[in-house]
Amino acid sequence: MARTPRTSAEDIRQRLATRIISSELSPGTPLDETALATEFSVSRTPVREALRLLAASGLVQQRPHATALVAKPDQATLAGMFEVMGYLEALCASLSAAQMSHAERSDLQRLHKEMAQIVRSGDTVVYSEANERFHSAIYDGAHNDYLAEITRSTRQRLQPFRRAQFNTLGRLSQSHSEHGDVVLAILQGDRRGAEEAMQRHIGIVQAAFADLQDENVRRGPKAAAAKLPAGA
Amino acid sequence: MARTPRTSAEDIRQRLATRIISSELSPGTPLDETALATEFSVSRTPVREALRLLAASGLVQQRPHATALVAKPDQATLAGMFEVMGYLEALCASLSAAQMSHAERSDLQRLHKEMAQIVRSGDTVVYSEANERFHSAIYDGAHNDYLAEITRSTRQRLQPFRRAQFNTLGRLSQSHSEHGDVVLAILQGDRRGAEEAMQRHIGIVQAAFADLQDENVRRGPKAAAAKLPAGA
DNA sequence: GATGATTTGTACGTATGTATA
DNA sequence: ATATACATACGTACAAATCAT
Repeated sequence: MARTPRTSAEDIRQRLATRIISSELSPGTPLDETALATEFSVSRTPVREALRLLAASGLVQQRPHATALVAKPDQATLAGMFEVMGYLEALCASLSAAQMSHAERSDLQRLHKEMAQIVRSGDTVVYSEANERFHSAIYDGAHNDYLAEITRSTRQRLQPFRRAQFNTLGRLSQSHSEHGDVVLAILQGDRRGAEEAMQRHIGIVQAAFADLQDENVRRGPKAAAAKLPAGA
Repeated sequence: MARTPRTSAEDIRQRLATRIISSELSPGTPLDETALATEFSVSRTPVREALRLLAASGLVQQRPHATALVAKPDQATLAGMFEVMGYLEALCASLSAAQMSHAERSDLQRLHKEMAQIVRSGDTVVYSEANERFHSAIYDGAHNDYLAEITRSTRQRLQPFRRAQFNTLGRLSQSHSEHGDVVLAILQGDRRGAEEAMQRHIGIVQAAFADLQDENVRRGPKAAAAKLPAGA
């Protein structure tokens, strides 16, 4: 499935990306080239190339002659990125409603039904994984590779800031219910409806995020990017 | 103004990007690391890093152990990118209508009036430059750095395929007239109006592009990405 | 503010893989 | 298909700049 990396630079890029996305490496963590090189048992050269790629995709921040850091966008930047993600996801949903093939529509419907089972089981980890596939199916359904690419990239960059996604059973079933609105509109070919349903679904994230910002203002900016709620 | 590059890798990246965007290097051109290194009087190392960055931003295509090429997206990919650019620009216009400051609105209005003069002069090069500033002002007016970044990036990647932008005086004054609709809506705070006016403006590009695709189907795919018309 | 220790930036050589005859 | 030529991937060494002290 996943194309095996043929260069160690690409291999390292993927491994570091995984660590950042999974928050094993938290925002602001310094990424020492020499240390990473010894850890991965390679020279600094492929590590440097991996860091360059990660910087280009926004997962790490780099300044000339300074140690690279895991990206730590400020609150305003994060808010803007969440807003854009809402628009992009809504656009994908709208285009999916118009352009999905029969097979894609039934696949989406089947996935949605499977997720109902998962909600009943209450397994948040499994739901999270299925949720990624659900959104990914809608990116692909828009039949526009570039749109899918930038939407995925945006989602990936925001991943470290959407950790405690489905911490409560209530949020789990609420998420599934919101998905239902999106699926229905897409199956009916209702572009506007799909767009609005997805925007509402993603909007939950933005709202939760906005709440947290207020909290931080009151409590001081210390625990800022620490444990963001959210849930798309 | 423009931050001076502090590393030769960054310097080379910018120089190569300029050449690609200006079509001095046409899509499909091989980028030999050794040749570039000798040309820029540096070792292959910074050249390699520059190429990696350009690959990440989509301006060049890279495969392991193979020579990098100036990016040459196929027709379907290009069509998708133009479509996304339309949505992004329209979104920027909509947000600008809602959020531009007084200063930004009057700056936009002033720029638009200056462009009327340029149209009368018929100088397509000067108009092209002003046009970039016009669109850039609307990206910034949305007050969302991430949105501005991905919109600019998309526009940049498409630049090599929008060469003969304002080749005719007619297109020049038509473009200015379309800008007028956008400006009016933004000044009035009419989000929907601004969005639609911008979508129409960008739509001209898509239409011209679609026409060319048909042409290529009839004439054979040879001269495909050769001399695209368009004009945003 | 100056200086030393540490880290990044660049050069160059070798190994490995690709592309063409 | 095999082999040869050639470009890229990686390792190592040194230069330059940053940051702590």
